Amino acid sequence: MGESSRIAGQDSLRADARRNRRRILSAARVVFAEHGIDAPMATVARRAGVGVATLYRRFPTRDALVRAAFAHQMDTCARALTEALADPDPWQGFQRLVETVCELQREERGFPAAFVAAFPDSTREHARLREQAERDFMTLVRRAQAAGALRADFHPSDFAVALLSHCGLVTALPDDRAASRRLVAYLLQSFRAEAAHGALPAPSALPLRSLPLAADGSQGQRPSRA
Amino acid sequence: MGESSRIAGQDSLRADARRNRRRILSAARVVFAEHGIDAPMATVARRAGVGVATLYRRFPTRDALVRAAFAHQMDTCARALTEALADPDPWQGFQRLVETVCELQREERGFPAAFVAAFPDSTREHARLREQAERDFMTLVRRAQAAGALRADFHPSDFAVALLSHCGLVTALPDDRAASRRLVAYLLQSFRAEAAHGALPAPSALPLRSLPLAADGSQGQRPSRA
DNA sequence: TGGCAAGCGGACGAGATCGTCCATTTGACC
DNA sequence: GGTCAAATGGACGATCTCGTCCGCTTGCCA
Repeated sequence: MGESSRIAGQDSLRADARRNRRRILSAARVVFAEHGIDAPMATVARRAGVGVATLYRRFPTRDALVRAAFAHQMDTCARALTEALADPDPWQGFQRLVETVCELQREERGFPAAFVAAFPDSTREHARLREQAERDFMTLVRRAQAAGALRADFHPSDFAVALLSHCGLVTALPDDRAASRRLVAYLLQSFRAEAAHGALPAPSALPLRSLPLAADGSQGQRPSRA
Repeated sequence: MGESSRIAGQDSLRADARRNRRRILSAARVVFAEHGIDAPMATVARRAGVGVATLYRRFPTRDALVRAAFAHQMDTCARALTEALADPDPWQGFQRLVETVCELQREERGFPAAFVAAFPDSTREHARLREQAERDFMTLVRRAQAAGALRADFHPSDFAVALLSHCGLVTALPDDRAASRRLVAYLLQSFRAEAAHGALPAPSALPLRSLPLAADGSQGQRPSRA
């Protein structure tokens, strides 16, 4: 990504350290899925077969661990937006975008909690990516509306409303895939132009920035001994 | 309610104890709203101006406190169902029911967390009430469908899906009333018969029993020294 | 193969929360 | 006013989690 200023990526780690790092991430996904995102760090360490110190050295904060553990999922979300924009049928693209993100929330235990967790925008570069993602999404919405498929009174924040409410549902019912699919189907139907009957209440002012729709590339690494 | 077997309701408390009990409940609502349902018990006690021992004597577990603190809201939910059933227009009743419960979730901070919290069905009487509530709701659904207002493929579990997803939304965005109203509007539109376009995925098998739609009357009281 | 810096893990002190115990206070009733 | 059980509140020990410190180990490179 042309970001050569980052110091000491995981490539420069010693072989055993790199192995442990992968173990930790794998363990974190399992533990976070099982006990929630607030599970004790020591549990993750034990599961990974490493000491707590090793865990803390690699991921100084819980946030860093969570980000790194679900980085792949976050990237999938970001990629889904790019793919949606590339779809010649904008409604198809929109629909696939919603379905992809929701499927990820549904299938990847622990990811929903990470999805709603507030991560500070660490880098200016990342903030830029988020703004770009927001613009991309607005373009997608405008196209789908112009095509007469997405209802005219759909507001970009409705996307956040859909994802956050779905997130809440799968958090409450982690095993109920039918419920999740059902909600997604209802929401997508209600977003279609022909579903518009009467006026909706005013849209939310919620910015989309908080959603993980931009690849962030942060891996929880940090130079040793600042 | 013809339930004379319960021992020592709050009426038999000494005057100071009754006063403290009210203070605790009031403090609990404030603290739970502010810091979530997992706020330290000591915080509630301090806010109420009582010692922790007093709090624990009245409400031996956190669940008991939560139940009692939001008993009024739970009852409002239960009453909403009764009123919905009494409405001559079943769709109107259904719509009002959804809106009432969601408004409660939206406006009463801390209630959403209590809404999804799992409380054991302590009494057989209460289990009976829940089953009755479930039957009532199914009657409402059937009537609204027969009237041609509610879509034929609406499944009772979709009600739980709606409430739980809305609950998740207001938990994620406690201050964003517009988002909450927007979701409710979308969901209600998609439940209308004329919104049905194409088949929905299979409904969830989730029982409605877990939702607080039956008045439970439990007040967190218990006879001292079993 | 030997040196050494990177890496490791367990112990540990700090801080938070839980739920109980008990000496003291206070309201209700005579 | 006097009696006494109900009620009170703060102290306390137990438990849990955090994040760091430090002596030992090990992979890497010459």
